[in-house]
Amino acid sequence: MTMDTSPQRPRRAKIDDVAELAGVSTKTVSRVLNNEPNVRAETRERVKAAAKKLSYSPDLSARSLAGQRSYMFALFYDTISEGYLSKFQSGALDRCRDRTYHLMVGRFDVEAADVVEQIVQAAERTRVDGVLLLPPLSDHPHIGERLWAAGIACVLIAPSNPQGSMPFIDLDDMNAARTLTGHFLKQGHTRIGFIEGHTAHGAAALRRLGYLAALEDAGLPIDPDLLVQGWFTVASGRLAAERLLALNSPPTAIFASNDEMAAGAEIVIFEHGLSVPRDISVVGFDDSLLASTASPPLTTVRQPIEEMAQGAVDLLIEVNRKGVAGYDVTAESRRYDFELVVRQSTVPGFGEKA
Amino acid sequence: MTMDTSPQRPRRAKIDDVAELAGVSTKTVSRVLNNEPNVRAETRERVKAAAKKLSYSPDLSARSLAGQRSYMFALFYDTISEGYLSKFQSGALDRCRDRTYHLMVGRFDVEAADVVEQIVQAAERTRVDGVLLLPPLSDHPHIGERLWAAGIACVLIAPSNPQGSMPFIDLDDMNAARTLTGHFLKQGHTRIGFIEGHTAHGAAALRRLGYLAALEDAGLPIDPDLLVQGWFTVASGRLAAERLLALNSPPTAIFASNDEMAAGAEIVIFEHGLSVPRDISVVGFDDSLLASTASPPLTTVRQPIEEMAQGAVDLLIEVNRKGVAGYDVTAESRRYDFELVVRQSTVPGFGEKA
DNA sequence: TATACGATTGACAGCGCTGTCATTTTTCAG
DNA sequence: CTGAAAAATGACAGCGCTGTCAATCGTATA
Repeated sequence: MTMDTSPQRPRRAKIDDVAELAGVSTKTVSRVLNNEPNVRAETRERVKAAAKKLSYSPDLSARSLAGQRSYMFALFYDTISEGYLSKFQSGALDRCRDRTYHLMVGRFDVEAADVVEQIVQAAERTRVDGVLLLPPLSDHPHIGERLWAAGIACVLIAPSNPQGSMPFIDLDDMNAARTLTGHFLKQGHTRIGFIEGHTAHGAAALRRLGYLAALEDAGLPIDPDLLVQGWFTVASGRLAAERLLALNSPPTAIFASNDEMAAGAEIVIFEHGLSVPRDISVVGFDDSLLASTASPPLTTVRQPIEEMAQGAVDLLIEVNRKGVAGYDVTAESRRYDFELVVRQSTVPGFGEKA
Repeated sequence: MTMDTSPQRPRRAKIDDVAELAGVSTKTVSRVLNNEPNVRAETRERVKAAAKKLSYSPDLSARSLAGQRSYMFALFYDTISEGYLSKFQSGALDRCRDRTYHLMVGRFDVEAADVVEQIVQAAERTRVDGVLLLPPLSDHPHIGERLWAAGIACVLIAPSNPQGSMPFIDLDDMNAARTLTGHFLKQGHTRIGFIEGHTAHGAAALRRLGYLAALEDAGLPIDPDLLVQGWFTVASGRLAAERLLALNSPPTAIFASNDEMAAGAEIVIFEHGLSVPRDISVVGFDDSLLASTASPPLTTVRQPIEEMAQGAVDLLIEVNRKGVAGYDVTAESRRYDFELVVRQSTVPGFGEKA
């Protein structure tokens, strides 16, 4: 006489169930699930069918406890723009899904004395297979090192000064700035104001270099009065624009190091009774949401953030595939191309009129 | 004679190491770490000291495999504004850190035929202790149910129509809209235009109700011409504003159901040679980044998104503490207060001048 | 047909913790 | 001071997988 236990939730399928249904050992099921070689094609199919029938999906905790892989990556960040984070995260999740990985997130204070320990510990206790470090964490001199030293793969995203010793993903900020400046030059502008970004931000310096390089390419002199400091905020953009407009010979075009500052500049120009782009052209940088909603919409440069995130995840997967020990860093890093987005804040053919 | 193995990474401390150093069994260490009762104070201290000395932190995979808790929550979403996601995530992470929980994220297509299965499976295989469902996932009729049925706690964030049967966290959208409209009324406005939000968004309907209720409170008639459809985008806000300005008797104030549409309205008003707030006052909703960068900065309503996220995490922790089976839903749900943010797009005392 | 060798498969241990339950120690009434 | 109950602690199994290594199968070669 059998005891029938009270009705309860249908138990989630385990590897043993699949093994039994397929008539093989759990180890063979494991082989199939992990795409290991040396399984007869017929057996492989049988196991796959059984797994599907039971809608089996391996338990991540058990996997990571028993094996080398956790199928989980971590995305760590500190303060970063909402748009950048959400786009990057979205791109990373897309690729993770494709490769059946999962993603955990964490926010850490770069300034904390023990950031490194906090991060390494978080990565170790969760057994993540790799870590994505967003700026400004990617600029920290030790986080990446310590992670690799602990045997955890890690990619620096847009580090200010990429070290050859660690894989990274970034954008060619300098060339983008050079192109944007070139856009002005082609339209005949010769007095181009430049609003610098936050001094602690590596990309800000690169954008400045691109601006200077473009002027040099064109054989134009550099007027120090045309470079004013900003801090990546709308307010700082307004202040900087005020200073540029107050010059004896104000610029006919303004290059702001990001969209926020560009939007601030547009407002100030309007307040001075001038018009963008008729009187003064403006460009931003980043192609944030603000760029398309500003009035007029900003000509800017788009970073392929989602693609960069996907590339970063691919890179982590690749490193894990080869084994965290024997990676060839130099071959892994990648620099992405930007895209010039022309909108109504710059007037095409301005120069031709002259 | 001892063999010295080649130099290698210092091994991460395990519970056995702590037990040995403290001179107790691993089970006692476990008790201390999990704040279980029945450990002598002196023993507790000894264990804590040992753990600290070895900078021990328990392995999450092992924990979740062996015990009931994984110390990991999941934040699942689909399309949602960048600001909402990043603020919510940030708030959730803050609380998770305080309570030594971790957070994984996932993005799912609400429209997919098998969303429910995808989500349940993702939650089961990662053994998360609870799931936070952001809109529009929180509006799906089955996701929450299935999660609870599978024994996984879950909180709906800002669901369009909260079910009594499931814990949720939301904002009193209707009252917020009523307050915002009241702000206009107090300034003496009597013709107030309303730009509606996306019809599929539950909050849009609530905001409309709040607007209508405020007019009724004031004994004002409702003019159907003053209500125009929008879709939560800047472009739709522009279109709606055009229609309002084209009326024989245009409104002296415009209530847009979100900041994007309000910003669009401001641009249109400016293009018509009118001034905000001198000629027409405007309010938005959400207090997004755009609200403070629009020109002029928008009077709007702020949602305490971070706090709501913290509340949601607390709720999950609470449910887990009591056991997922015996929760009292009605006691858990919580409605948060909004905050009126007055900026330069509305003119205080407008009415008094009359 | 017999032998060797690679391809395929399975037995079994164990990853680092916690749940269960037995055992020891302490406490306190009588 | 004794016994019983409560408090404190530990022994041990096992969570669901994968790594190791031994066993078995298939087949090409002599």
